[in-house]
Amino acid sequence: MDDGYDPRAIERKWQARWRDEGTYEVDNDDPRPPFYCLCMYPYPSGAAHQGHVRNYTFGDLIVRHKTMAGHAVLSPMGFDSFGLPAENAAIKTGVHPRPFTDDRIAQLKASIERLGAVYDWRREVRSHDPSYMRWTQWIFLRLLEVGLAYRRRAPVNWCPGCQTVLANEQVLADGTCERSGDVVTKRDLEQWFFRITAYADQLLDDLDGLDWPERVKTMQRNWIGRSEGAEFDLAVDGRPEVTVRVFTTRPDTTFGMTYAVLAPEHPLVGELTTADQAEEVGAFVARVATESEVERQTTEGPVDKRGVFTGSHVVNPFNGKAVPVYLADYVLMGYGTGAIMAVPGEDQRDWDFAAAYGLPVIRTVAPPEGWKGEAYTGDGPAINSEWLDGLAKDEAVAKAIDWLEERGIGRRTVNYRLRDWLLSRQRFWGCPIPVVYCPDHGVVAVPDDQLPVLAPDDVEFRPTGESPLKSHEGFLTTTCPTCGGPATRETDTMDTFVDSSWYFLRFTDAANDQAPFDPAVAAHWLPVDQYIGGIEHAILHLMYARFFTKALADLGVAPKDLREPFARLFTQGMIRMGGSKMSKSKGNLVDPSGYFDTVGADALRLFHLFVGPPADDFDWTDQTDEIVNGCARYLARVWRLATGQVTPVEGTQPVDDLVHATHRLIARVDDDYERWSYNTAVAACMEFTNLVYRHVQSGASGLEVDAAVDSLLLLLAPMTPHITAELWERRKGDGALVHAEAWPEADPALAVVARETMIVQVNGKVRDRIDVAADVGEAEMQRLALASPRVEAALEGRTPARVVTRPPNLVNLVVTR
RNA sequence: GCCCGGAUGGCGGAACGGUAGACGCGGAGGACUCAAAAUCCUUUGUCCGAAAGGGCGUGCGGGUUCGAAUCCCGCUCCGGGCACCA
Repeated sequence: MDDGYDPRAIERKWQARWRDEGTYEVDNDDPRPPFYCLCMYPYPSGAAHQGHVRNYTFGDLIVRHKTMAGHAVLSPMGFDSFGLPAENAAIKTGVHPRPFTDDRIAQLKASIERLGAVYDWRREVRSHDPSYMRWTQWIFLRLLEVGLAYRRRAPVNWCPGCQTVLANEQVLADGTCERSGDVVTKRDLEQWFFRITAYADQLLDDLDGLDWPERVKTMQRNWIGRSEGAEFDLAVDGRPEVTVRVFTTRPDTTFGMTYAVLAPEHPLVGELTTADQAEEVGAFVARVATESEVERQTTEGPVDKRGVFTGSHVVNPFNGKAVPVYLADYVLMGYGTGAIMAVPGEDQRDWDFAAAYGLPVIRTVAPPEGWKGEAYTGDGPAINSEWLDGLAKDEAVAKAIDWLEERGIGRRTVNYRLRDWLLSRQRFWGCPIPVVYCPDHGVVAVPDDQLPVLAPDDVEFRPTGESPLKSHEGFLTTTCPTCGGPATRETDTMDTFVDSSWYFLRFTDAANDQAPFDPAVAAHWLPVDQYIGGIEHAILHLMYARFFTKALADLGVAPKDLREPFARLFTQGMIRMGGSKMSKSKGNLVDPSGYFDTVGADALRLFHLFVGPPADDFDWTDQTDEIVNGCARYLARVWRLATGQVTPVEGTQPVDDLVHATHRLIARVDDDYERWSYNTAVAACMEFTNLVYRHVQSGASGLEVDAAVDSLLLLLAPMTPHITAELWERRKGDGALVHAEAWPEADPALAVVARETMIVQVNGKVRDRIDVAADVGEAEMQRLALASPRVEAALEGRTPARVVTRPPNLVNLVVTR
């Protein structure tokens, strides 16, 4: 066949045209209604992999569809170009991270273009570009001014493999580094933090208004971990001037306190340890200090090794009774007050500890009849609690807190699991933190007009645990902006999540050199109407970006009423191979370029849309290539149909309602696009293609066929842009652009069907199928049903006791058995 | 341990409480061809049956309903998140 489908040629042609003509560039004053569609900007790890292909296929579909539907669609792309791999490569090969990164960006960009995904490249941002770094640093300084960035000495997570500290969010539940897998240890270091905890309540409450996957919202809620309760003081027995403050979510159970526990690191440990217990306590504290997080957090092993008696007692303010004070490693200094009252009757950990140390148990909530468990944490009437007796849990909690507040012993309080965001990194390939240290003036911000602070290129890359900047005299030594005296620069750089916490704002106004972006312009586009990315960012990136948006809005940098950056979020499923996520580090990537060279980008895109629900994970197997080939075969079929190369087949009957079928297809694809059901949208198009194909095989041609094929091409245009653009141009003449056409509209009057299949059931079992008019009445349906010989046989002479009729598809005859 | 998902042919997957298995892959048979590829046609859950037709079928056990893959209760297995958070 001379005029076959040649994906490589047409894909090259159209990609060049979209690029050269700036087809998807959009200006900020575009009068069409704005729509901001964004895929999470990638870390440039080289050429695109199938995860990128999947992500950008979904994004590009939306960009093209919304454009055809009449929107001005903002579709930007950039690169999250700071990060460890480039620096690790530098240590290994000596190549500076910048050319290494630029080279990988070029590769990734080229494969994104070969996919046919279109962006307004004028707005491209790169985290490591000085014009972007300048504003990242500027934003840091604004946060510093209002105290949302601060520096303190803190026990931090140290990864020996990465030779840097990590944020809590980067340490996995088993105590290992999410990147290197090394066991993370604790170190006491001066570090920079963002006060994300100041926004804990807002970050929690505003989740409710977001059109996000429920599981992502749940993950964030769990991460923030809000718990309400009370703090109060326990006076040390015999020394009323010394008090221990405890936090509890169950102040209603205080009458059941039989001991109290401090974290081993608690500042009062020395104060409370009596002489005769000093040796034992000292040994315990020393042992816990040398334990890694993993060892400490394990729930394995004997409980009786996990605590020690201090020798002191504290007084329960509710009943005046003294109880012993223990240290235990299961109480954490970093949560609440680092000290607890222990109520074994209503807390299983306390129960276990009490059992191991021979401490008494007093139940203060009556467990249900027949309760066989140990600690009972449920609701029930209070017992053994004097003036709380008989109250339900909520009432007792409220009354207990009131009691504490009235006496000035304690107060109602809220605790969060969320910690402040540790942002400093002892690495080179990141955005420098723009402060200097002056012997006289302490921490001094680098003035705005001296930004960006850039790292020098002539550094040595060595895995020393400190930034290479620390050993670069030229960078390190500077003068104090305040007094002009000698000073040293901060050599730590920022976590790369800082870069990605505001890039979506920069896209709206990427060339601005007076401000990170104009708030009015940002207000025009934001919040992002559709954000698309991987589930792996459910906590880290999405929480940080929300925090930045709120903080910047409060600072007046971002629009004041912009409380959330991403109105609608879609998290695509992972692509797995052999049971694990496809990734470069696992070495199980399937390179898309081979597909671009053979079946073409359109077929690969169609495959990703067709293979299953976008939110579900997908297993790449030996059979996967067959499905990709099937998609290529389908496109070749569309090609033949649209170029008049369908061979007539003797005896094929024409289809009689092509117009109706067309409108039904439009309605269906619309619905499927709306609910992210692309796999069924593709299936509907395939089904329709088969219908039109059969029609043409019968020898039919003419306006009806042309209209059907045109509609099909319009509906496929967002999914497979190259082939549809080429076919449209061939059918409509030079200059005709399918993606400039209006999105087709389904006419409800034409989407109806004339005939329907009525099913007849006897006792819910299908016994016959009868072709009926779509507007058939109930009486007629019942007449037809009873007239059916098959139904008659199934009734076996019985008369239906009841008839359920659902026009026009169902009659159910119910007979008693 | 707690909280979310999920389980449907040989495979990926469809199915507002109303025809289970759309669409595709793979398989079988056929047309075209010297032959192959490509293309086109037919067929394809399973069991009984020559056929007509019928039985059985959505992880397991119950329930609600005229009617359940779908809703409810109780399990099993798989995936994910959180996990000494007081």
